[in-house]
Amino acid sequence: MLRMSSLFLRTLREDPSDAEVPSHRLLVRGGYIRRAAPGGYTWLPLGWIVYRNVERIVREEMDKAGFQEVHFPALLPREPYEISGRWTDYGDGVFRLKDRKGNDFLLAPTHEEMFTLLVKDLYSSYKDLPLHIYQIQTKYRDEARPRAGLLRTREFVMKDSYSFDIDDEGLVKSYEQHRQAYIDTFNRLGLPFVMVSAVSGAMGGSASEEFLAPIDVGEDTFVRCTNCDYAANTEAVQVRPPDAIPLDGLPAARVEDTPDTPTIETLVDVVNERADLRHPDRDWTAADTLKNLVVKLKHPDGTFSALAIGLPGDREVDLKRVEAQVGPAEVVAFEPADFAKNPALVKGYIGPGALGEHNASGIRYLVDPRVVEGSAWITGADQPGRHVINLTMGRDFTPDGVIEAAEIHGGDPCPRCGNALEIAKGIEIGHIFQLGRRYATALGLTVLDQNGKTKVVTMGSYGIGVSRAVAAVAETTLDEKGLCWPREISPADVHIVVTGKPSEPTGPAAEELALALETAGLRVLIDDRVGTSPGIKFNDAELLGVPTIVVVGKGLANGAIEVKDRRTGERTDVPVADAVEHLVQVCRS
RNA sequence: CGGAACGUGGCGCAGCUUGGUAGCGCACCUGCUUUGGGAGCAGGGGGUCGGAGGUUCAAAUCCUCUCGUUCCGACCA
Repeated sequence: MLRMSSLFLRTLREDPSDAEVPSHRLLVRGGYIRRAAPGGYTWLPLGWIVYRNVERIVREEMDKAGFQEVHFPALLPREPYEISGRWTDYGDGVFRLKDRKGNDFLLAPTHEEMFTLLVKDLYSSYKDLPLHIYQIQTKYRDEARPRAGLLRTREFVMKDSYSFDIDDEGLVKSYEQHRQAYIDTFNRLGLPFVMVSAVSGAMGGSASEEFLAPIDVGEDTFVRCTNCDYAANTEAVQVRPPDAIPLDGLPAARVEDTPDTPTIETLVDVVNERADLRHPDRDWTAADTLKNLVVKLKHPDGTFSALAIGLPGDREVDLKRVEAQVGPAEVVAFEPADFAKNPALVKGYIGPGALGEHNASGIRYLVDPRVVEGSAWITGADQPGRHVINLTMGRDFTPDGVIEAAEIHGGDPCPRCGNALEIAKGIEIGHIFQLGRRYATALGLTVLDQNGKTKVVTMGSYGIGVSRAVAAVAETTLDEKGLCWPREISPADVHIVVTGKPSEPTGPAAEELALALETAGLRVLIDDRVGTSPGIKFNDAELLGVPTIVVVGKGLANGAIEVKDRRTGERTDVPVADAVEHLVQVCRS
């Protein structure tokens, strides 16, 4: 039994000044967590109970799916990560340290390498596959900016699992199994979620999906179709290209003087105003222009390369989308000094004429998928003060490839069905990947198949942020009064509030009730503080968020207690004699 | 990593402009009263003013650096 009189917690009347998002504010105010380090939190007794409940649910669902739990160290040597290339690829994101002999170690940001090596260590036959193993482990990432309490920390707990299969069909099946296990887990946690197509980032691999809890404080932006069930992280949206246009009979490209057109808007105004430049049938819009910009890619080994991106002028570049495709390279600004080194680039008037690996600049040129063969554009003529009109893709220029770089707008057509997309924010609570053979190849994980031939194992990796899930559950359930836990996660089933003077019989009656409830198998938190005013107790009960609040007070004179539902606020007077039975029913339903 | 703001008992804040005994509310301790929506009175304990260096007779206050926090951007399973 938890007793407020002796519980190690102190609720705060005011919000801590460093807490912005609601879950962070309320978890601190309710005495669930305390900040201990930049991006590190201490769990207090109530918080630890909640955390363990979440962890238990995750573990039970993994076990139910037939996955086996193992446990690795978090402190690992450099070598496996060196072999996989991630010692470098992870860059500043990983905590590195040296032992007394000067050997490199890291605090694991994730464990693909170690799982791969462990399986290599023990297994060598196709008969041993498929295999699913997982762990619930502390991970370390040196985040540039930890924020939002438990939502982004530098030390956090993740449930990570890995599947090992002999072939691609097996991988797909393993992936589906995990997908279903995740659906079950998040449903049981009471977390609303959206499954979105994602990109793999530093993990490598092909297919991947994220589980996002849709809330505004989330850091991930995703789109979903207002008509069909398409949903994707904005980074992963693949724009459906329009049909190619036959080149025959399209107007010829012509270079024109267009002074004083530093922006897309001024350019569009000029071509619409001048009779000789007007479109025969309609006004030109920004979408008719082709905007070209050059960025530098910083590769993990420290080298740079230039990349030119062409996209319709009504779109901005979404750097996250670019980086999702060029990773692990980072995108950095193309500086004046870089322009100086490449005279083919005329700042403000860069056009496809100079771009591309086989043209004057020699810079790799990738374009938006909307730039299809036969599409005609107003774009830079690679000369100061001049643009070219009707420059036609496939006839006048040929880019080196396609890139999804343009930002996605609400209302854009769904790639699947063409209806409008809407944009929303979410917290990433899970991510599943079909990794494929990247790690197995790098680390030499092979088995013999039916024919005695060596085959590289194919892998999947799957993660749930356990400590983050605590915040996500808090975030999706709280209200203006405080936290509001789902019963299975709550630190208790019932929160008994005792009111009245110490001389009144409410105290002993509440104690008796608490004991009876525990005997009946319920988890009880009793506010047995003496001399604390009722208002404080009521407010604390609402702040702490136990789903059922029982008040033993005034009503006792009439032989009744009050049962309050934390979420709905609904109150019921229940005769003391029926209290246990009633509450057991409430808590078991 | 760029831009901005802020670091003063456990929490929320004032004091800094104009250098001179470190203050308020909540929380905490003692006593009395009070007990259904953040009680009252009286008394009390607790802070090297984030850290380091500098200027000065004297620094919470002025200067420099540094660490941390928050917001915006960048980054990020």
